[in-house]
Amino acid sequence: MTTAKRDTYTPETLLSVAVQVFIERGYDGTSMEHLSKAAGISKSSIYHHVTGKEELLRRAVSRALDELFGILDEEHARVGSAAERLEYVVRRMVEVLMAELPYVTLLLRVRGNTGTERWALERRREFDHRVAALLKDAAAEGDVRADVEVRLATRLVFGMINSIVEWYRPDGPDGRGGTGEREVADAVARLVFGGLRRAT
Amino acid sequence: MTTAKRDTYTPETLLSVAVQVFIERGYDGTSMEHLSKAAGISKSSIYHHVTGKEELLRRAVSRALDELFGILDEEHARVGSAAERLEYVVRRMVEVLMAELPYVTLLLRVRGNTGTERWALERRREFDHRVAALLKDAAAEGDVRADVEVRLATRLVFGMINSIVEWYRPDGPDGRGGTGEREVADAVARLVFGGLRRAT
DNA sequence: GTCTATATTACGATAGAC
DNA sequence: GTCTATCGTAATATAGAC
Repeated sequence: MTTAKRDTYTPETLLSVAVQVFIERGYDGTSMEHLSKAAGISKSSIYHHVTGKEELLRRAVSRALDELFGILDEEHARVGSAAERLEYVVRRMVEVLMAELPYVTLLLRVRGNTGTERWALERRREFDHRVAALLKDAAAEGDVRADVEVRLATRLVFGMINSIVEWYRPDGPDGRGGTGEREVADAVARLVFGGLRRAT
Repeated sequence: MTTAKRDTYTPETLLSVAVQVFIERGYDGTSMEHLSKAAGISKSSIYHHVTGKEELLRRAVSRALDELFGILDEEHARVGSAAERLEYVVRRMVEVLMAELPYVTLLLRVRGNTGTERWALERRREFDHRVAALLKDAAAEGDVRADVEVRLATRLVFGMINSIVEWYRPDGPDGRGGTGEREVADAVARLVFGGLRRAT
């Protein structure tokens, strides 16, 4: 059970509370009653800030998607060899995932019952395709093994990266940062590109 | 929308219909009304076979857990070097996941709102620890890279394997098998142990 | 084994006072 | 901006006929 937060709410601050509850109980498993208890205000007060449950979901997944697509616009994702750009994007995905953990978590759990959810799924697919294109180029340039299909490899790599939301929890309330952030990014990069086997 | 199935139901056959709907709409997003429509019988008829929604979930995740734990009892998972046993377990996990796709999918999406869900999460953790121990032994025997923490590596490898449920769909209704089954298992084994980088 | 009908509770959302 | 009270709907589950 998430506890209250006090002070007056804005759609933004309310969102951070709602997202936590969505993650704990699942979006469908969360009622407006749950949200009101967690926020410490009544149900009707929530409707003063947002039009309903779905708007909270839309705001959350939009934020995650904006951050992810932003990666592809960064300089290091646009210049250099495809393999270098791919490694940069993989590392940045891990960073964004950890920095925007609750929002990305919610994005990755969306199933498709409502219009907002279907829209989110479509944008996710678009992002996946952009990264798959990068991996395809890296394969064409000979920097990636040819015995695993590009589409399949992309899916598996995404699977590894995205699974971080299942267990990563940032450090306590000591301000910024978080212990394993760099460690996790390094581990993912090592496993994705070098695998488990001991370097020879 | 899943369609009906006809003929008289048993708890077992009803389960296969229910699990499909749970996967499409999410467990919390599925009502008894949804289930009755998909099964082609009334709500009350469902209660004749099972005590309620949660029993269907329990039966589904039990099946998945039994199959997964069964892997650890197989001979190849108990004899040989830790690295060999680990590779065998990884391959078998992929196979079980694809063979029992709907049940494992449901297991991996469980969140923890009900007693059944919390029980399933606990058993999953137990299985994870068993595999982590295998990886730890492989590291001790020097067959696995030492620059990524065992616990972290286990989580990431599980993430890659488990993510298969997000996209894998077996072949059409041409009886047994399914095209990519072997291909997927090979790809996972290659990426997990060798990584993306081109073999030198 | 399956149905229709219904009890009971919980849900999302609104009305209107302060 | 927040509240209490409440509307209409949809949820889980049961009763009892066939």
